[in-house]
Amino acid sequence: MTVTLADVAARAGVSSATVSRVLNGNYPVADGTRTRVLRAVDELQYVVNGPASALAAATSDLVGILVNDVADPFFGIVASAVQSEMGGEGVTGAGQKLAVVCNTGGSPERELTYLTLLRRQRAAAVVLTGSAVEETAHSTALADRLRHLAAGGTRIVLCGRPPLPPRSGTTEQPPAPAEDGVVTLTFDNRGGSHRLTAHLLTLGHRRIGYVTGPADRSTTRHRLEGHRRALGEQAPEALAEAERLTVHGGAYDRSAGYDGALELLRRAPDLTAVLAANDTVALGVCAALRDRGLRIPEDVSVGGFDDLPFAADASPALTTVRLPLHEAGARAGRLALGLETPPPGDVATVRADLMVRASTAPPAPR
Amino acid sequence: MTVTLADVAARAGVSSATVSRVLNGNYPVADGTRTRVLRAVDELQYVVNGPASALAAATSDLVGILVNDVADPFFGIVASAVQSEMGGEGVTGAGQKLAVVCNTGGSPERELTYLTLLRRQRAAAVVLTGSAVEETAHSTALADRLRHLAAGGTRIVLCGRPPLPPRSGTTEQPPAPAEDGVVTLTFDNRGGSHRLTAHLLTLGHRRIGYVTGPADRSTTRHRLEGHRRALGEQAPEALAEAERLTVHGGAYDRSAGYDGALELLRRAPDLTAVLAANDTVALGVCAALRDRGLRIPEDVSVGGFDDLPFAADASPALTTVRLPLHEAGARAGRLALGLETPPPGDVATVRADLMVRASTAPPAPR
DNA sequence: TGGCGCTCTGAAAGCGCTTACCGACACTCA
DNA sequence: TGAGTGTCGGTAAGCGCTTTCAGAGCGCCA
Repeated sequence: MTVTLADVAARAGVSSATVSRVLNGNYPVADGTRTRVLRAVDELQYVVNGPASALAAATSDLVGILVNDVADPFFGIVASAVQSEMGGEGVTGAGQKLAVVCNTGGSPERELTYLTLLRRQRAAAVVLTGSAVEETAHSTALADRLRHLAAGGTRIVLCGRPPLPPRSGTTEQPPAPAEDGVVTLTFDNRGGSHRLTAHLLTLGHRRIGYVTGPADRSTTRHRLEGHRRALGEQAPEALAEAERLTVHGGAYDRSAGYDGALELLRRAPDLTAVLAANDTVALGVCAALRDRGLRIPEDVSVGGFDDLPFAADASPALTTVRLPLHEAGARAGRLALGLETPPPGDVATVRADLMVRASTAPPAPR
Repeated sequence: MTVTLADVAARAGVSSATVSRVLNGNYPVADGTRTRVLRAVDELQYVVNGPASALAAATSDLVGILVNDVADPFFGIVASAVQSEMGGEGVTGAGQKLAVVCNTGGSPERELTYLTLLRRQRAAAVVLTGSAVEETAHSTALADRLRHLAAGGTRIVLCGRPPLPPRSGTTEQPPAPAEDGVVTLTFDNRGGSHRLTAHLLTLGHRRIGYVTGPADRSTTRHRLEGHRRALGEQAPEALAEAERLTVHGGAYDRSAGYDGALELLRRAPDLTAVLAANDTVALGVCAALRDRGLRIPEDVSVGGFDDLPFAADASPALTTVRLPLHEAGARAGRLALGLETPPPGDVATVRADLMVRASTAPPAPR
């Protein structure tokens, strides 16, 4: 029914092995032969049978990208950056990967499910993005699954996630980073957050509210840690209050920011700055402050995180911590394809730079 | 290396045929045997080899979902609804589909590329969402490709798209809907738009601005048609002005709405209502109006389209046309899986209901 | 009790590709 | 000129499943 390799071979007057070699381009083939084969491919409108190819080669063209929330621009940027690296040298030719995004909705179970499904498909690689759930049972289950996948030949790249916890079961293991083929690109959340808070402290702020992301996410914890460390270093007296000035947002969304800011204002009407889990949350914070009649940055400074495209366009333009999402995604894509050599120890930390814009200013004099 | 069917069979003391039958559940197997097999599967942590299975069965577990823009909530809702129908009866068991979303970025070429890639993977089905590009060369190429896929056994569902144009090449064909296995769920864009405009006219509005979506999209045209038809019916005198009061937005985004509204205000400072291509655009329209010091709905009424979640939460709550996205997506998913029988003629129109909320009111008396 | 039908299971033939292995041929170099 | 070397192409053995076909076992009725 459908055209097969053999049909193409017959038409081109060669063996199917030769056709395969032309298509995969990993073996010397005389120019004349190649041309003839390609013409036959074209004339017959041949399209490789992916499953057959995957079965024989023990790996498919699929690359999975796991995201928490497909609607969040953070993931959109990373995912499209990964995809942009997948383009092969033409559609009929082999080597073209199918990058598919799998939306976990932040659910650990769905994450595991997708991983199994991708393993079943013998995916060439999977890129996991976004914050990891901290709950231990899940994270070790996840780590095991990932190592299992890696052992089966699937390349694993963690992008914007903390490195895997050490292998379970072997608790005796020294703190060796376990060369298990899982590559990690982790953002410097602690450092970025530290710099942002330090910036506020330097401006003179002492009462700084913080609306975090979901409490069970690694990212939330890391950003909070950076914040607290900066406080401890530059304003130990403010540290004492930090707990009270921290509100845990239930999600990385606008309304978490809005509600969080209102709650902060209730607890400490005299705060002079608010930091948000990320830019989206920061937007909500700004809205709430404005609704309370506060001006930004004259009355209250606001800081975000991520530097999503809208941060620079917001009014006032948002001071935030820039995460090079596109760059990191592209690198993750190349790593997934094996086009780039993994960093030493298989872990690289991606820098997080402070972007000072209009939403932060010295606190108003009392 | 990895566990195969034969390993499971050996462990359970049966043949691999039996294991396959247990896993696929499409053949009588004695209870005792089934239990033994399932235990073996469990003990060995067996995971089906998807490619092998796909090769033998001539169809894979993959279901593709093509979306214009993964970051647009419209597509997010549809895609997750489709996915929600995919859940099989367990991960190791067969029948669990892998629903993957492919982000075309609205580009016809990428759409075609993804279709080829999905064909290569012998996808079980593909769901295409969102507006179609109207450019003829592409749309017939697309139609051919889709019919090709359908002929190859892949189920095709168009969700929120117009039906395919008639088969190319056979121009002689009578207007028969061509039973080619491509199922379409199309939104009643014309009707919805008609109702919305009629609502404004009934309120007394006569100068109604319109910020459309990208000009080359079917959805844009259909919504505009409904709008014009309502004008023609209830206010022929307003129709004459319609052209001047229409601004073509370059995208379905906020800034298109913002810019569009400013342009409209320039052309007709006395307009009393503005309709937007969709809710996102409407948000931009509202922002622009407010920035010009106009109150909604006292000075200007605003209408959206789609009824995305934020429409009801906006202030003022947005009058809009509700598209049952989740419902349509779920149905598309079932259709893709063959769980639901296609509508007669393979085309169903999904209703679009008017949702009157706070953003529309009678025009201020002169 | 023999024959029939029913339920369950096994043997084996592919599905369409990749790739190890080998042979053919054309050179080059001594 | 014959061995050595390198380039190219064919042969055929799988990859791990699904599924057809046939057969085994068994209860039942006549």
